[in-house]
Amino acid sequence: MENTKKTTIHDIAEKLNVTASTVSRALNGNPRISDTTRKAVLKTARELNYEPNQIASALRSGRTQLIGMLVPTINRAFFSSIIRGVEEVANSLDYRVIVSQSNEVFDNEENAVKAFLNARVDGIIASIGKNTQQFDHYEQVLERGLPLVLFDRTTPNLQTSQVVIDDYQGAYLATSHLIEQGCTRIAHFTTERKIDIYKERYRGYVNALEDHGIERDETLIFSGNLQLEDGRSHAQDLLNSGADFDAIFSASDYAAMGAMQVLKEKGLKIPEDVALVGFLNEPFTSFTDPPLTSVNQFPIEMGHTAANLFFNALNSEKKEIVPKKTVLQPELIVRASSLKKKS
Amino acid sequence: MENTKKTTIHDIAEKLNVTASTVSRALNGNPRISDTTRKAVLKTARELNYEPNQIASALRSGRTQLIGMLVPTINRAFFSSIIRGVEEVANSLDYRVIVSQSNEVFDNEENAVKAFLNARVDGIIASIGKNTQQFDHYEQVLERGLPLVLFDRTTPNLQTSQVVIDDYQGAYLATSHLIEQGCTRIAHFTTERKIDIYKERYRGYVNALEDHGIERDETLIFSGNLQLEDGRSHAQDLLNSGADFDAIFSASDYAAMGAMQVLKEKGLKIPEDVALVGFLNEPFTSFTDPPLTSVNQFPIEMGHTAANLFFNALNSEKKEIVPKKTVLQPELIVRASSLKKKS
DNA sequence: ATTATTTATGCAATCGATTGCACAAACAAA
DNA sequence: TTTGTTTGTGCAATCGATTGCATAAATAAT
Repeated sequence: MENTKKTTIHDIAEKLNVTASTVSRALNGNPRISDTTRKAVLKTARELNYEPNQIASALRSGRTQLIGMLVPTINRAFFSSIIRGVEEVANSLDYRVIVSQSNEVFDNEENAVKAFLNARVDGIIASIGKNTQQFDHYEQVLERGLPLVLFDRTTPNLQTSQVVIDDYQGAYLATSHLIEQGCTRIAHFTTERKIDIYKERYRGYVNALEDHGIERDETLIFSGNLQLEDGRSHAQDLLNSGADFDAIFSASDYAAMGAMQVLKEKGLKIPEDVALVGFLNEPFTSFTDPPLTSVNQFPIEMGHTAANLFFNALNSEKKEIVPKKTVLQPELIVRASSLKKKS
Repeated sequence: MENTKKTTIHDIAEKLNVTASTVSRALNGNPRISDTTRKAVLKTARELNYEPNQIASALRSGRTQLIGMLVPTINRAFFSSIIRGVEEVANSLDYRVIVSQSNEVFDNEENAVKAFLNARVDGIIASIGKNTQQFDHYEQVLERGLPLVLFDRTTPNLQTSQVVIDDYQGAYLATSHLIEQGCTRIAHFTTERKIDIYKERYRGYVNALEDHGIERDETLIFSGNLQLEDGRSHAQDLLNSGADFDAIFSASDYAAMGAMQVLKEKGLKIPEDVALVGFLNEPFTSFTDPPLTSVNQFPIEMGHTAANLFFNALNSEKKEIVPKKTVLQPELIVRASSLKKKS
């Protein structure tokens, strides 16, 4: 402990001949403290370079001003932007954000939540792992009366606030846009995964077709992991099958990108021969050639919303935690990859 | 407090008719505790579902197991990957990472560091803001005897460990590669900013030219903010100037991308007419057409290294904190944008 | 058998701030 | 003047775990 001895409320108290209680109250704006005393305390605190020890405060008050934030992968634009959004709101309210990543591994997810609880966070904001089927660790959070907000990857199994974007609407917009551009044979890349968001995108695709009187063709629907390679192989399969198609709506930008590569390699023109739309508005979409039309999910705003829901829950009477589900509206970002009609 | 009452070491102690001290020691593997007692404690702890209260522990021991991590921008691939790297090491050692972003604003940086100190983090890993000229807030960290590790954006003004990549070497590799591809009139996009990393890249560029007997031409050097738009306008200027050039080495991928757009718009072929190399290996570089050659800085590994330096400092005798500077070697990722010679 | 040493545990203070309850002083009401 | 309120502080317990020092019991050394 060769650190310069930190000043505590006791030092301030001693100097002013009052007790630590008084100092504590003065610093916290308790109305029972006289103006004179309050000012003296604040002045002395400044003079002594006092900095509150949040750990001591946390132990006694039970509030750490920490939010545990769990994401599958920190270094993916979508998630890092959400973290950014949460951090912005949290910081402005003097809360700090602890981040952990699950890497889609259930054990990691469970451990992270436990670690958060041990660190005595005031609550958790999380996106559920792809393979998570069991939610005991989250139940524990709720049982302790802590706010829990789920974003993007949510589950109906937990009675808690969540924020998602309207994947159905995003897919509907994307598909409708392609139809408006004159496409009628629209392929779709999706995944088998049992995650709602992909089901919703699929539903939006199908409904848009139906609403425009276009029959769904199962041979145009491909299921995989939605990575670049999947997009490439789906495109290959499409071409090999000899199927008639004039557009692809991919539930992921990466798969769309894979398709773009293959199509270009085969000498096909985008969007003239095949129009392309992706999903997520990854940063790279504006840099492809042609730039890729995609669906923006406003991740930073999603982070803001998640944080707001969190603080709502935190400040509400514990008795009546009314789980609130917020659905954000996505936006179709139209770029050259889907613009057949030059307007 | 309707939360299920958490079990404490006192509950365990009571049940076993020992004291809390014994329980604490047993849980912490203190050798002065008998095997019998230790086992009984561990068993009871499990039965009662005991979870240590890290806040209480932190208050007493002075160790919070928290690392404060400060980055300019969370949602940029380079930084989020570094966060990821740090998080991986930290988590494996049972430490948690609190992230804050400065957005390159000095006040934010200062406040974040103060907030970290108030939260009593065990140390800080940070990248300095572009405009930061004053380092008092970091000095405070060192004065308190806390480990401070700087990464990427560092400063010689602080006596502390740092990890950077060899920007000089990266630029040297990039420029040499262009020369090997037969380029002799290589433009360079850089910035006026007083940050070492860009100076180093500039130096690498110049030295590579010299070493290959190519004279530097000031009319081929452009300075700006290295964003997409800067790249575009530099490229425009290059073309308008009528200067003779057959390659561009940009100190940033974004500016390189801007140049690629403009060059393609003007009907120039890449790499045949102009070869292009960027810097940072942004995720989008593999998706451009042609894919952009760039310099990989291994951000995740940089995160690992930063974390390792951090724990070294944390575990070393406070007396002898030997600041250590680690220089990582970058790698040139050769893609089509610079491959004139098809090998 | 006596003393010295080791082993295992307890005692009580401590980390620094918060907070319910008590209470003196000052002021208002009767 | 007496009683009732309000105002401003103090007292002391508390949050839960850690740790230096003391000590009883068990074992080893003489």
